[in-house]
Amino acid sequence: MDHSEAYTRVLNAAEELFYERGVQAVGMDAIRARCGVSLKRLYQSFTSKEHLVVEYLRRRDQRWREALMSFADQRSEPADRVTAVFDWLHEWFREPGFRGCAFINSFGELSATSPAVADIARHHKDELKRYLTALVEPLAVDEPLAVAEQLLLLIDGAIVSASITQNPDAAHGARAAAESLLTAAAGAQRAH
Amino acid sequence: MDHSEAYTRVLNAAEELFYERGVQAVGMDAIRARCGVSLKRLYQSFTSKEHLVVEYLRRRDQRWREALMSFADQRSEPADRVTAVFDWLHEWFREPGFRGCAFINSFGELSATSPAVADIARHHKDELKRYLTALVEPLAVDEPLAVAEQLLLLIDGAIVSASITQNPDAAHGARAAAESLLTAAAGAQRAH
DNA sequence: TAGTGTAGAGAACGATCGTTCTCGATACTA
DNA sequence: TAGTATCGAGAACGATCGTTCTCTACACTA
Repeated sequence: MDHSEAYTRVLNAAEELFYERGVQAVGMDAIRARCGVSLKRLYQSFTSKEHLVVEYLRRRDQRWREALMSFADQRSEPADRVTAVFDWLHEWFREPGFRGCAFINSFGELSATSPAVADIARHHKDELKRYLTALVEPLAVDEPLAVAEQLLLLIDGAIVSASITQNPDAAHGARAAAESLLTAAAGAQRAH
Repeated sequence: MDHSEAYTRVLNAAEELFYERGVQAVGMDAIRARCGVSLKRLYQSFTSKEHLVVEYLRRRDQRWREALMSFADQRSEPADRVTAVFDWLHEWFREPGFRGCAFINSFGELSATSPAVADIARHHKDELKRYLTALVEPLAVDEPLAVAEQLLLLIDGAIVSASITQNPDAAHGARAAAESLLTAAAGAQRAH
């Protein structure tokens, strides 16, 4: 097992455990046990638990947004791409281990203690907003940024609702609301 | 200082600290130092930290919903009461110590470890949904429950967004989106 | 005033955590 | 084969946590 494989295995175990139980509820020894990498090697790859947490969130941010984008970008019709976001959410909510948004959860748990974690959560939501804006722009609505921000509210609300109520159907309500908002925004544009 | 005053002072200190820093980041000794009640008396009122956490969330649930309801119910026009919810959110977001929703935060931090905490978070969101449904019902929309659920998505999304971005204006976008949803829902009703 | 009970301050206890260190085994080099 | 470097297992360390206990001081009763 070379250095880079150890690195990946640690990060995989950390992601599973941190996401499932929360960061502070998981000790470094639990991560070592899950991935079979010794503590010595673990601390050669990650200088501290905080470092590992940061890398966990960074990689998850990348992967999460890429999965969403590659799903939505398959739709050829621009309007379909927005609703596809909520279809993707629904599939995510139905996954067995779904436990809400890693960034919302980590922010609530650690933002007061760790500015690095707070920054990553902000970055994640910012990038998501940027992507939504790009999705909305081709739709000829009046204020794409404002509409994208409203879509983001629906997305975060749906994630929170699905995780607390354990009901994936929050995605349906969010999708219906998004469609209402989009037709309202397109109507406002036409009225000019 | 009698028993009931000690109880209240402990609970006040616990709420301040838990909300500000998160539950696991606050030790019992920090609560004792903040409220000036000895550990012995503290453990006479609350048998364990978990007990204290549960009482903290219970009281906050009561107070939070009462504050919201007494604000919104002042409006005489039913349609105004819904938008008043978002005005109230905006005022809340602007308060100095605002750090998001105590229930979303606690759920993310503790739901995997403490079913009691998870239950309270669910109850809080359920009761809020019930209140929103009651607000929507007089508006002659087609499916009041579905609209209330969409409003709840906007509310939770706004709370998350305001806390992560540290920008209270998320309430404005949510309010605008809520108005769009309500007119769309009223329009659908009229179209029948 | 003597005796009883209660209170608070903080030490103590056992557990757990993040992190480092020790030690024995194993693999590679000359 | 002898010597060197590397590795994993897990003990060790210091800190912190939740919880309980000790001890002293003080208030109240007879």
